[in-house]
Amino acid sequence: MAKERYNAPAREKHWQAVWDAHRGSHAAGNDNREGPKCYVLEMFPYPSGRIHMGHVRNYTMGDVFARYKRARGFNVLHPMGWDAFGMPAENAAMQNKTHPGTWTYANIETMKGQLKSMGLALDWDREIATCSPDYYRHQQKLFLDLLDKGLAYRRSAKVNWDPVDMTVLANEQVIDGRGWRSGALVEQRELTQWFFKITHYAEELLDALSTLDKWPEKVRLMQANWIGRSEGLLVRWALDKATAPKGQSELQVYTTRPDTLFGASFLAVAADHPLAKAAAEKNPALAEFCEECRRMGTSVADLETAEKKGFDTGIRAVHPLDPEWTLPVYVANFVLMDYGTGAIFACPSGDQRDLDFARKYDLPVVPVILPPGKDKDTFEIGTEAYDGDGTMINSRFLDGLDTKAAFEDVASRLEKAKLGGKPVGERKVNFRLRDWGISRQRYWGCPIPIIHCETCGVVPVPAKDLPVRLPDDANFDKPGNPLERHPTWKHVDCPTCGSKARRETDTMDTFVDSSWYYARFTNPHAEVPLDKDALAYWLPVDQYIGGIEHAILHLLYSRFFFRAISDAGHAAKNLREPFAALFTQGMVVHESYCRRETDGRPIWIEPALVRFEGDGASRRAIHRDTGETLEIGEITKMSKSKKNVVDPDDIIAHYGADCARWFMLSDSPPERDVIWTDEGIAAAGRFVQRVWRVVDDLADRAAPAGTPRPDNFSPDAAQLRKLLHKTLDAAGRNIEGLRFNVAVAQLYEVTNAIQQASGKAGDGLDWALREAAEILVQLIAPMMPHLAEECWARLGYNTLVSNQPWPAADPGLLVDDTVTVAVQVNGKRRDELTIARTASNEDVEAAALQLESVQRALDGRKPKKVIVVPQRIVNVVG
RNA sequence: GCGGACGUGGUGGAACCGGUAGACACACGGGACUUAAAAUCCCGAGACGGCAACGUCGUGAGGGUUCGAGUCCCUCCGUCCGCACCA
Repeated sequence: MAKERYNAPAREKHWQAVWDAHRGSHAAGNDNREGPKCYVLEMFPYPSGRIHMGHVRNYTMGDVFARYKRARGFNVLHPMGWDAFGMPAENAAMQNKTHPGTWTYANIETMKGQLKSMGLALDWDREIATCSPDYYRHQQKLFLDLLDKGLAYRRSAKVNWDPVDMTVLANEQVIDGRGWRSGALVEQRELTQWFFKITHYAEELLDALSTLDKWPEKVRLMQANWIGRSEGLLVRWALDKATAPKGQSELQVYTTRPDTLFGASFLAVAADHPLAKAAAEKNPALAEFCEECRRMGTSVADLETAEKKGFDTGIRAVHPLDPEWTLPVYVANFVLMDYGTGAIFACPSGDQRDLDFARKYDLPVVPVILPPGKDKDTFEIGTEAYDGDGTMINSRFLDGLDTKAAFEDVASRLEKAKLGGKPVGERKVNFRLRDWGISRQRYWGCPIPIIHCETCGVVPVPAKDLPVRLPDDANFDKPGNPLERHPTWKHVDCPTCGSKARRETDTMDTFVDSSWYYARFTNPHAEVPLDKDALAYWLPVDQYIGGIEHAILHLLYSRFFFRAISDAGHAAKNLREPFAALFTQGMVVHESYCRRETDGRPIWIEPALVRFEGDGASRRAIHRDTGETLEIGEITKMSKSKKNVVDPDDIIAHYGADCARWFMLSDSPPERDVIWTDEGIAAAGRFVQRVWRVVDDLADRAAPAGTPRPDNFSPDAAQLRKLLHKTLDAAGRNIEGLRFNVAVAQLYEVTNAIQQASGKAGDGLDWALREAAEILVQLIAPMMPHLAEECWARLGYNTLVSNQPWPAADPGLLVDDTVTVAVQVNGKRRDELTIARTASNEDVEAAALQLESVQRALDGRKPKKVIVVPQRIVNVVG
């Protein structure tokens, strides 16, 4: 029987058309908000041009989960859209003389086609492109409402400025102090920028992390570190009048270790601190030093290796616990202006930086904390500071207290002490988190809806005038902001007084776009930014899936932004966390191949041009055309630069989407990287054919659909039924828990079993085989939906398997009458024992002791003790 | 430097709450079918010893807890990731 092979690419197109016609894979419309819901979302892509294997993996996982939940009776929302604003479109515009919008929408068309070819059950009626005025007009409204609430504001801030591209760069775009594109030395510039007040929510964002029990611990930890809460004390130090610059009488520092105050040996301020500036006015050498510190600020590499440097201002400060004691005030390059107060007191024995500094400038080092187990008389600080807890020494009235008690003692004393009528000390919780600067001097982003008027100042664009649209006729010939140099766009009349004014030409950081798209998806056609009823039903996202690279920025911004817009009245205030469960999937990696230039530089060769000889240690890569032996490089993330990419289109055209999906789910746990191999995809392809063969074969051989269940099953048939029902139960739980690789292994197992059984005969076997085939098809349906439809039809149904409810496992088949338990002697496995599941411990013990292998292992000794763990193990101790 | 994760056959990995380590897949070896190949099907396989039954060893290394440890605890080694002058 020369059966035809399953022609995946052709049949997949067929079933996609059928689904489109039935709208079978659809979330319910906006009106249907009945029953339990499940909102499944994968991080939407940037429309860079084509999808890559990373997308295939990400969207397959979400699709399997969404299809499974739908079969389980949930009302599923599974939308898709485009993170469509951003720099690449503008760069492309410069290079190809095409408008960023043209480029972006062309990419969206291509990628949408690719996603459709994957057979994803997405609700395309909800498609969002963030670059569309239909989307960004609502974002502008949200901005205005945040402004109204005081959650958006403008201030002057330092930015990384690329003088060639004439744009602000994000920190990660500055490499070794140079712009990543232009290679120009990046300058620190003071610019007036728009900010979102994320720090207002610092405490809440940190505290609420503990409620996100379906997020990876790793991500929660990263966010907690990023927010960086610390408890400390603000301490005001009086400046010695004789040495202080005019108008300066005190210096406020922030410390988390007031207990070490008696170990203080100097104070230090940042180069931009007002006191440094005041002191520099009359001290050119100091002014020069401050200038040097500022220049150094840009380069990350410099920062890491920079030596601690300082400059004595000549100012002296009075110790808050001893009016007789004055300390020098330095300007130091390692003190940050934007953390705490930009000024510190230094305790060299307790802080490595302070110690390095003290050693360099020969300042006193007094140990004040005695580590546990050390001797007070011999303890010394050498080249390493001790920043742990211990017992206070050399600290007058604090001596003998532990670190915590000393902290409390000093804090309460300083709270009571007064300087110029105000308390010297004030307890203060500090955060590392800074406000979110959202201004970008670029064209392809959401315009900030603000008008600057000479008389009225900063004027919000009235809501009726939204959206503020990007002009279509911008010019991309030169670097810099096309909005700024557009001849007419920025010139408008002030909405308040009517006089000549100009538009804000900055656009928003694209992270703003992605901070609320998941909420907009719940009703993307609403006339207001967010439809509260839709939000109340659909949010939070029940399963969010994306890359770990967004662990902090996107996910923290979204958590903030959703709270902010809720507080501005756009969502119910009890809804705080947008993503109930988060899953971070691993990358798709691939071997890389190269030959070397004479100078050792690698020339990367694409996998399609490589063939292999030998295996194991003698495996060699050979260039198909030239025959030369190539170097086998690292297994790394697929990237254009290493040419180790495999195009999903090629795979889908050759093997079909189901095969690609199956491979992406196989083998590797989803949170880990998966290695793309030709053997792996070929194995998946073989399985696709095998499933088709098995089902095709059984469709003729097994009992017809709807045959009543027979009363008797042969042992083979009974065994097959047990395995299938157990797998049905287990695989369902594994899909639920996103352990796709385990579910895949179980499906291989049942397929093997069905194949074995189909060669046999016996009572009820034909019926059991049909049941097995149907369960198999339903189990693979979320993963390989096209193949499943094909098989379902072959089994005689004219319904869609994607519309079938998840089959129910027969509870009676999930437990066995007999169990096999391992028998150990002194912890070593010696035998196994098959016995009735309900056998008493005594019976099990007796049966175990009678085993010949046990007797032999005991070697005549009497068993001292027998441990029986029901249905698992017997351990004879002798 | 700080924080975190991980380490299991030739390879990717499985192993629920501490209870038969190596499921499933890849690669490999043998066989069937074939003029031949592909495809497919069957068998083998952690290492060492043995014809075999079986025995010994075995989850990065060393120690500990336990009747029993891949799993828990301590020390060390290695790999990867995040943060990095945050006072």
